[in-house]
Amino acid sequence: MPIEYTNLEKIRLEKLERLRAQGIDPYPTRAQRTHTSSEAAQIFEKAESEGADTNISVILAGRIRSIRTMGKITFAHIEDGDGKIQLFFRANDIGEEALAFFNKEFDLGDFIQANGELFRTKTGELTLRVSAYRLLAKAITPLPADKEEEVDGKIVRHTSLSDPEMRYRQRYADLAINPQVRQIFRTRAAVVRALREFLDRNGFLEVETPILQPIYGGAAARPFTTYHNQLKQNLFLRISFELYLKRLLVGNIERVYEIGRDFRNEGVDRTHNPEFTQLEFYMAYADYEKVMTFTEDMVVYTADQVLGKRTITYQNHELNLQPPWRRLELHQGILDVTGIDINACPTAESLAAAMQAKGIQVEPQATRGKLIDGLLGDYLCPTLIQPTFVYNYPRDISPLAKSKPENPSIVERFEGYIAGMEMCNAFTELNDPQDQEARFLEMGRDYDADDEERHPMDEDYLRAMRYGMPPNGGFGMGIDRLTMLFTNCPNIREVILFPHLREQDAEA
RNA sequence: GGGUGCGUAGCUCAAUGGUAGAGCAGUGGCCUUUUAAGCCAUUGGUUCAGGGUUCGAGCCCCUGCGCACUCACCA
Repeated sequence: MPIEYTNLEKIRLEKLERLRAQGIDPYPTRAQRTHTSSEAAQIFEKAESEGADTNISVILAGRIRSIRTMGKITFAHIEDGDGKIQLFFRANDIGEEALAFFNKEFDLGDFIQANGELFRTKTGELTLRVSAYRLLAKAITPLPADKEEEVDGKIVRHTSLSDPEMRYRQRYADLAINPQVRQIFRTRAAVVRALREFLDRNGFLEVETPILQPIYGGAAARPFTTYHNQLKQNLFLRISFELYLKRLLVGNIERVYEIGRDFRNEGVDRTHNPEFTQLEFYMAYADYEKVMTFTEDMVVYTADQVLGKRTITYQNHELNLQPPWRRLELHQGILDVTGIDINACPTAESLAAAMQAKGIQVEPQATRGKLIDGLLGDYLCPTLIQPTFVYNYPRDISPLAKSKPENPSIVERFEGYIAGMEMCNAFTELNDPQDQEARFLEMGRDYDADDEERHPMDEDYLRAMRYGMPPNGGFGMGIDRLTMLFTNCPNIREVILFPHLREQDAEA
């Protein structure tokens, strides 16, 4: 199908053709730049403060973001990776012809290279007095009109690209005109860098494990399925890294982590994207108590590195990450918010009855664990604004976690909540192969043979465990959600460059 | 999957069932240190798609598509 150009694009295509007719390549192969905008500002201000010669020649390059023509002079702002800087074109400097050429053929969005000397205008703005310029890349499609002014030091946006659908579908345009969006992804990168640093310094080995897996596991989620043609093999996109990383503990790698993508074939909402970035680590000889304090240290380290402080403003909340975080036993937390004592309800039937007595709707065939999980999600979660570890979970919703020695129906598991969001999930890992096999079998009984959530038995994982797995603590955390906290974003899509969107109907 | 809302110019948005408009961007003109530069003139529309009601639909009805919020689902 041929491209249908808008009127605005057709005008720019005409400019492009005129350039070519004059022998000017609108997309030259080489570019030159001596300074970025902020580097230029630095050397100029340094010269100013030292009383040195400020007639500094530089070559700048960037995208044209504004043009103001005033007869025989023209002002423009270009934006590069560091920021914006003003260009000043004057007929006296470059000749009337070169000025007219710029005014006629250059548009907002074009990339330009400009030589000249730095100076300050009457209003004090650092500016490049252009002596020569060159087109680096012509923009055919206009970026959304976008103007801003400074009022009392605050940037006021007048119009901008704000439709979320277009922002996500055309993230390049969003990034090009919304600097605060670029900042989100710098922060995201800084978060990942800090986590890596922290784990590396603590003796962890970073690894990569299969994304395409013949058997999926390690979490309760529906997988995406795919197929290898030559091997004639069904494969799943991983839903967690857990079972592979723990095999590495069997292989005498005592501290191991992976940062990567998980895929879950489930609902999409403000805290769920079908593919998301997960950090998992496993630490030999640690239990969940130790993992809790380690988690606090890791998150605080990240906050120190990325934000330089340990308090976060998130939506309407002031969050304090300073350890120790609140520790709340799941049983106590549910009792506090619902008045239901889950310990007094040892069966699904008795718990369902207690819930119904409180006017809580109960899904008919839910297991006791699922009922408890429901109470946690619906009633306890929303109250957990400041960082809180909820600990000690029912065994039947935690098949990979180790039971408490004194109470086999409870496992040593915790989840970390901040701002009502589940941030992480961790436990003292089960390392008894016979218990693990029993758990897999137990879990299998809760599902019909064709239930999509039914998990296949991972025999190889059991075999690995039979070779001996050191006692260890394991941990998983959603990097996207952590980034939401650090960037004050209410929606996971804001922190994912290309979030999943429904396919637009391609020629129905 | 359910509910609610939204979809109009390149962007942001208006428009009692009665001639589809504004700001920015664009185009032409004036203007040699501007700051959302200003002034004058001007171009630009399959009103998401398809059906229906009506003398007449951007607006009312139906279907579909997409997005947002929300509920459900999500060890």
